[in-house]
Amino acid sequence: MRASIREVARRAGVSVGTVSNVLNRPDVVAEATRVRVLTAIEELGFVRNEAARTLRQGSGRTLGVIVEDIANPYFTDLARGAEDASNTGGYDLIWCTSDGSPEKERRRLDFLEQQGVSGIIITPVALDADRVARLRARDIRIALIDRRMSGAGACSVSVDHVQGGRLAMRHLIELGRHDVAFVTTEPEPPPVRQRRGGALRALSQAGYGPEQTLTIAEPEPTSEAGQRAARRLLEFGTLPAGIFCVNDLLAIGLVNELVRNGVKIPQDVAVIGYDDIGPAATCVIPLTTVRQPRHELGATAAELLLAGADNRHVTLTPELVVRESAS
Amino acid sequence: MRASIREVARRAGVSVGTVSNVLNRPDVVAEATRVRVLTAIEELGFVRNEAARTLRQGSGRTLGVIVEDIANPYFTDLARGAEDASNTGGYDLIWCTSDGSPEKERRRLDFLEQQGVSGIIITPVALDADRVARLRARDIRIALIDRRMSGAGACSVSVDHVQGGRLAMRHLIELGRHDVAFVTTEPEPPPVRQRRGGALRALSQAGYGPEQTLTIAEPEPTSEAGQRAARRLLEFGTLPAGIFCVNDLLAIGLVNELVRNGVKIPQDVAVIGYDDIGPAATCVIPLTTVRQPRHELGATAAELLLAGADNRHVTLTPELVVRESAS
DNA sequence: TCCGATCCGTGAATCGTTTCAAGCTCCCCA
DNA sequence: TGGGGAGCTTGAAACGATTCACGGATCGGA
Repeated sequence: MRASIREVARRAGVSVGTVSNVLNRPDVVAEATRVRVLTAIEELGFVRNEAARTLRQGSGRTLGVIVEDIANPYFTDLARGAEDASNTGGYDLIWCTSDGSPEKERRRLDFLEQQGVSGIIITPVALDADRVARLRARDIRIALIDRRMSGAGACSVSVDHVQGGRLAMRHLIELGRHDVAFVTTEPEPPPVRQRRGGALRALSQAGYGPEQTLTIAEPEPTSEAGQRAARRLLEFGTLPAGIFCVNDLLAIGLVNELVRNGVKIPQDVAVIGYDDIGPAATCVIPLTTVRQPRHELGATAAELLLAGADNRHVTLTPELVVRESAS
Repeated sequence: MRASIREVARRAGVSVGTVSNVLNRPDVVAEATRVRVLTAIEELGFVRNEAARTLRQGSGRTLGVIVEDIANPYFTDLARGAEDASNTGGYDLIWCTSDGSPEKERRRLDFLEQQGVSGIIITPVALDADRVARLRARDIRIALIDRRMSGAGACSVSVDHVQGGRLAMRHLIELGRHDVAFVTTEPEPPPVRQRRGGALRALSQAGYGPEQTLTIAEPEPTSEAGQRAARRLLEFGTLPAGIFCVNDLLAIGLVNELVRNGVKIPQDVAVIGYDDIGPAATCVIPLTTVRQPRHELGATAAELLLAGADNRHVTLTPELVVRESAS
């Protein structure tokens, strides 16, 4: 039903090997022959069967990415960066979601392994060194986002979260808002802990002790959780002078709920987020935040995989973006 | 490097055919043999090579979905519905984005065709009957979202947008807000035109002519565009009593910008959106909107594909969700 | 005229799985 | 005792692209 390389060969009056050469190493084929073959391909509407190619070659022209939450623009930007870099390198990218579930993560890894991808970019949930080693043994390269793993052969790309947290907190301190609340998640993944760590360090370097800070933890980093956090803060009676949310979704939900309750931002309380996702700029009170180079994060990961690197680590730098919510 | 069915067979002391049977028709294999084979699989960490399976079978255990904009929650919910239904049916789903570009759409279709998927779910941008026919000739089934195409063999699933538009407008009329502005896109894809058509019909049925309405068109249905639309409305000097945005992202951007300029919603102006994406419930002024059964939309499409249907059409029903922005 | 080099094209072997006709054992029943 | 199922297993032939050792043609130079 679908035309194979054999029919193309017959139509062009050449052997299958020659058709394959036209497809893969056009330079070794004589001009006239090449044209004939290309014409036949065109006429038959021939499309290469990737399954056959992958079977023969051991692995395909494909990378995979597994992100935690497709509803968070942070991850979609990341994946898009990976996709752009893959395409540039002549590869395609398969998107998958783990939804933060170890079980789903495992299933997606199985899927990508079965598909014969040649590399996987992942924001790991429960991935351990054993599984990485197994994948590496099957010649599937791994690039971790925001998580290091030594010795297993994986590459990784992270952002300097300690520095990011410090940038955010310094800004609040400069505004005279050292009486601060943190809105974070529980459990707290390593990158988030680092952000808060950097912020606390900035506080103590400025001479303020951690006893003056308040921490509110929600189970998920979503805007619904931000809303809930705002309500909890309002119940306390007195608001802190500044609030540092460990991501923008939390911050946006929180700001919306505060505004709805008549709180003036940034006059009554300054709010700062983290990520600089698209909506941060268009919400009611444009959000001061720490930009992560998300696109570059994904692109770098893909480039490491395409370059066949092992055990390489790259760190990118975050950047403060000042808007209305803390200024 | 990676264990093949042959090594499993050797280790278990059976033939490759038997291993394949254990994998695909466990019931025909004797208990003892099956256990032996499963043990060998376990010990070797055997993972099925999908490329070989796909090659042999002609098409794989995989469906593909191509959506327009991965940053719009509408599409991610849709894709998730498709994924859930696929998994339930024992299939995996490959996510792709066309970004609304005909060129990218073509490339993604090529990709999925090469991968040997057995069906494709798509919100079409430039897909025409020819391409559908070609895919069908290769035994790849197609399910269109929100677009009908007759005769080419494609299935489709839509929501009754005329009805949705009518629901929205009737609600505004009941609130006494028949002096209305539409915020839409230019060009206007068919589903959007239908929404506006339904709304206009509701207006005229209530005795109000279209000459009383104002239409603002933006190139894209994003929250940035909604912001711009709000600014254009504010420049007019007088606001209409109601605003109907053809999707929630537009509505959210518009509401934010209006609120920032001191406009009271819903007192000064009632705003209604369309889609009921997640953020609609958590934004500053919770949004009255028309809910589309997005998850069901994607799931139904996947189910049609898995059932091997051709030329089938399913229509789902939208639902009014009343929140603060128009009440 | 002959040799070697260069340029192109050939065709069979290969990748790992599924499929299916055929064979092998056992056991039951006539 | 033999015939015939039933129940399991086997082994070889596909699927379609890539690879590579090999061979034929052509050309320049001696």
